[in-house]
Amino acid sequence: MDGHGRKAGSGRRPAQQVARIHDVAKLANVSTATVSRALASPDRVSAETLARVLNAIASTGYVPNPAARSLRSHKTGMVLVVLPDLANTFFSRILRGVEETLFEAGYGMIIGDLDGSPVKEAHFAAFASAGRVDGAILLNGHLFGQSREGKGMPVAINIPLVALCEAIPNADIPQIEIDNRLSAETMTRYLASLGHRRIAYVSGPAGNVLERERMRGYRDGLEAEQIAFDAGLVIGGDYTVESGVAAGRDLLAREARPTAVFCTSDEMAIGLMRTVHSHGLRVPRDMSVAGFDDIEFAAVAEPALTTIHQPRRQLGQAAATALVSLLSGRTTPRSIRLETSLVIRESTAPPL
Amino acid sequence: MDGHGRKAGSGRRPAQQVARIHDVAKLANVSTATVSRALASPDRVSAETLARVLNAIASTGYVPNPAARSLRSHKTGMVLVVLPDLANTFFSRILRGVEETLFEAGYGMIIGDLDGSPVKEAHFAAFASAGRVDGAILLNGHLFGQSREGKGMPVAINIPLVALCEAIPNADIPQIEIDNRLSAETMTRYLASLGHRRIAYVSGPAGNVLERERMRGYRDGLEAEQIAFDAGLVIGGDYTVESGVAAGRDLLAREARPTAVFCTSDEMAIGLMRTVHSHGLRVPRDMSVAGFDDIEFAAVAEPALTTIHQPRRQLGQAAATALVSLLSGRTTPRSIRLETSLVIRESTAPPL
DNA sequence: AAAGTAAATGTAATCGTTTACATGCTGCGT
DNA sequence: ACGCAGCATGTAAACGATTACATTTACTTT
Repeated sequence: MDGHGRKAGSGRRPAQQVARIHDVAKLANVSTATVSRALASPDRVSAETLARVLNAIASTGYVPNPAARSLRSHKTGMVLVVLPDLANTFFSRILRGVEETLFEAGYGMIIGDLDGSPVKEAHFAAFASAGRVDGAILLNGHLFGQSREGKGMPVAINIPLVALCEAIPNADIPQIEIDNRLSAETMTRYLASLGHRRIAYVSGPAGNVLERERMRGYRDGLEAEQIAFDAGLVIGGDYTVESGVAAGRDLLAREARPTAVFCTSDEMAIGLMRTVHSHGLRVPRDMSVAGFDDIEFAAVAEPALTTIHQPRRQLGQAAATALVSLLSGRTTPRSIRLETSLVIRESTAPPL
Repeated sequence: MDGHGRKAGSGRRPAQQVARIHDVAKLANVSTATVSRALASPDRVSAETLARVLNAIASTGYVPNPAARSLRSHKTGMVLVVLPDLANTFFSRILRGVEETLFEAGYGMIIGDLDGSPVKEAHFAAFASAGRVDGAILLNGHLFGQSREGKGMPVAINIPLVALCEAIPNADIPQIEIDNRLSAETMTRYLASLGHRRIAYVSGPAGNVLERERMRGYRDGLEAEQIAFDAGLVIGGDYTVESGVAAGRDLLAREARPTAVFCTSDEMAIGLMRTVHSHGLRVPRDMSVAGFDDIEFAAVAEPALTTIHQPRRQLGQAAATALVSLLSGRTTPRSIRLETSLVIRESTAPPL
């Protein structure tokens, strides 16, 4: 036996007891089942009873116990959002879109920051399959237990999943993303339309889905503009400012410099512009620079950065909406693509 | 009676059953109590039994049901982090520090983005008091139910709370923060030491705790350098880029311009520099500009921004550590202040 | 050798809901 | 009138763990 009674007399609990469904039932002169029904489906109880129950709830200050509810109903009202790097400014807007929509639908948001650690990944996979959340949104480009390249057996997770931003190949779950390929082609052709023929490309990490698509778009663009692809103009990067700085150094050390550089992230573009300036050259006079993402600081960079705008908040909202549909037993399209736009600012101009 | 049995025969459940503690107990030939103990306190069971239980757990793939555990033990393993704006880049690093530490301690992180909405605030207060989390970290500068100014009766929350970044006046909870006043004084005196006598100040939102402290520090600094305080050199801002732009316009329209501007956020400093440049002036030649926070883009701004560095990740870690202490029944200092540092970059120089 | 103590384990109550099934009641069709 | 559908409500069995207390066993201690 547990021993400690719940009545006030025991004096073991700190202060006032929280009301339980039983107290409400007693006060309203109904059974606990009726109280439960009054809350879950008000139209299943008579108007008169409903009023009595609601009154009793108000006067007791009753709040249902989430653990008990969850134990019985197998619902948690929680969603896990897995992302590779919480400190990356690119994600915060997206998260906000996610949070907004989840909030409206009555769900709470749990963040799983991967931080490149397989340990954390395994932890969140276990977390999700232990039933601590009703669904999950994956921003990391692969299923639990799989590598980025889709290698390995994915851990079987029994809850609805949605992929956001980075499509997950071969996964039969809704994918919310932009058309990376088309966007990259658009930017490439825009640079070509200014008159550039030597357009360098600063890539994302090798193997990344986004990178693969953007590279395709870059090549599509070159082809459309009848510019020969030159592997020497492709510089490795990883979307960080530092890799942009490094790419800039690489480029400036060459005898035949490109006249324009397409960086596949704004952070790299900003880093690269920094390097260009510190070598005494000017953007866009001596070199045009374009980015991708349209993060907050793209508009206030010096010069303001020409880039591809991603509707980050809407991406988050769309993913959350898709997941909520799934959780409500409705269906949702297998693939949703949101429109990007080319934002022309000051960092690009015709070559000299 | 509930009706649907759990045995495979019923055929109602999708696929494989999850193992329960009872299954493990049966397989290991012990009682459920022993299994529970083996997990919670391995030293309370004999080595031999422990091995048998662990074996049984491994072969059944047993994972404890969080809802049941939580119902019985009143613990959720979750922490709520309340913050005013998830999209604000200043918070992401802090969140990362929080997440790291919580993760190591075995806690999950739930984000409550306030978004300036009292509805959301009330929701998260209810959320916290409903017992869905074991504790909370407050980045929003006030208790649930209170206004920023400390007006109003705070909602009684029965779980440990920690205040991060924005101290909460009159709240008897651990506060993790920096010395805003001293930091602002340091910056002000640095600018004075370069020879500036007309040092403008771009403020945060009126009523904000941070703002109050920084303003004090600014005045302390002026006084220490024997510069008279001039209310005309104080310009209202709200920490956003836009308000920095506006402050810049205000300043440039004046006949007697300050030679240096201390912006109390990096974002405002970046906005202000933009305005200065677009008026054909140069930073720091025509005007020195300093910021506060040392966000990522401070270092890559053009020119690189002189600012006050806040150890954001450590702030997050410290807050999480304090909360975890509380949750473990240990104590923690009432107030923790982390060191900031003056980071001198390119945006400040002696006046002409 | 009896008594007492400590360690290991078991028994079963309990956490607070939801919900399948039972029950009682009203009103309708025949 | 009778049976039957359908509504409103009640009864009580789950959900799956934790844990107070009981029990058994082995080992000291005097």
